Amino acid sequence: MHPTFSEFLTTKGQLTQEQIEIIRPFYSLKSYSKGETVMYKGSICEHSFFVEKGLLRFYSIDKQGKEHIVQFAPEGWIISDRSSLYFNEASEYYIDAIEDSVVVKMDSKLFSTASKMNTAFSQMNEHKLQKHIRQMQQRINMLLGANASERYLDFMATYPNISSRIPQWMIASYLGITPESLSRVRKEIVRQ
Amino acid sequence: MHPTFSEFLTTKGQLTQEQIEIIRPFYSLKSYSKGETVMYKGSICEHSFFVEKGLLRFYSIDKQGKEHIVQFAPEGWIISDRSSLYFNEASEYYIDAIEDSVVVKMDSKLFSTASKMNTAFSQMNEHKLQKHIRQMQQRINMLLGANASERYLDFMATYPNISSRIPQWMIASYLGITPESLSRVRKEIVRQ
DNA sequence: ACCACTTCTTACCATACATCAATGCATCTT
DNA sequence: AAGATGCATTGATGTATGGTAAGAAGTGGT
Repeated sequence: MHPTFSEFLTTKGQLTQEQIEIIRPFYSLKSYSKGETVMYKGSICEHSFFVEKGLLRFYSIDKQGKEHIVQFAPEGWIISDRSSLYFNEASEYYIDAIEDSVVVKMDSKLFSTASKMNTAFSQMNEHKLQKHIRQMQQRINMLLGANASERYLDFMATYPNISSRIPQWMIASYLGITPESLSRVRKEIVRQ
Repeated sequence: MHPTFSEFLTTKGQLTQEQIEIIRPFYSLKSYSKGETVMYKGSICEHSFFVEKGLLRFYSIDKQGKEHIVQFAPEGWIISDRSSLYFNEASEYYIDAIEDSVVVKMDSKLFSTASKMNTAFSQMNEHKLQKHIRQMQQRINMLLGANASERYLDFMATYPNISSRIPQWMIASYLGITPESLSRVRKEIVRQ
């Protein structure tokens, strides 16, 4: 199901062994324990993180100190602050580990180098980018149009495999509601 | 301030006259009158639209028939459904003209051809894409964290030049609140 | 100039969700 | 085993925003 990093390079990116050798200096394996922060607000994001094992979250904290989860990243996903990475700006977001996780920390040179060498890799990248855009657009649309219960059902449909690994208060944060409201919504859904 | 389409090609995209000749078959000028629909839900988006004059909006309609405006596009902006364009899927969105508008209807071949010929054009494109992503991420963050009044003030700060050209019920739709609520919010802000 | 239509505002009430506080229930710590 | 900690649930109450309806003000068509 989830590609490993090696499969990501060879199968999805179609890199040859020689090409992989070339980009070898641009990535390294890292472990994070549950709750540990991978990237801090205020820092400039210089890496993308491929999740080999575990689960990360990407979130902001508003002036009232409330967390808002923008995205989850389970095995096989890549997470980063694209804006901070591209524009060299301080990030507004945090990334941390929901579970003990193993990630591949990739320098942006990995992408530029591999994309130059290999068209398939470049196309895969474009594909991922477009999927990201589509997902964000759907998210905006849902936040504009759906109520708490609709959002929850949509979330469960979209992430059936990982929802059980995420504490409910984080799901609530992703949906833009309080944990209490989520609890009531769940209760109401079960009742039917 | 706003680049014309010609400036977009020559100044921002740095295309030569010869290169512009080559992509000439891939665009055409179109006029739309106020209220006219440029792209329908259910159609596959095959074009991007550069706004030469006027103002467009990009929106969805939910099951209850309510409109949700995802994006505005005044002069100098490009609007399209990137997902539908890239994945060749039926679009979930509509585009229509808020004012009488003149737009350049661009075939996707314009971008692929120009990007191949000219690195600067390709980079400008990438830059636009990244800005789009950043804006969507901020939007998600705001919908998760800010109340009606904060959203309105943010909108006014972000689009000071065009806000007077947009009916308030559309601004409300963009903010994810009702026109009545927006009216109350405005009243409250003035009172202070 | 008139009428129809849309937009904006205001008032009143309804409702969804938030907040606060108490309790239950695991899991972890020692 | 006992206490501490973190998370989920529940009830009581508060608040922001929605819904409905009416009127005012502006806009457009003929």
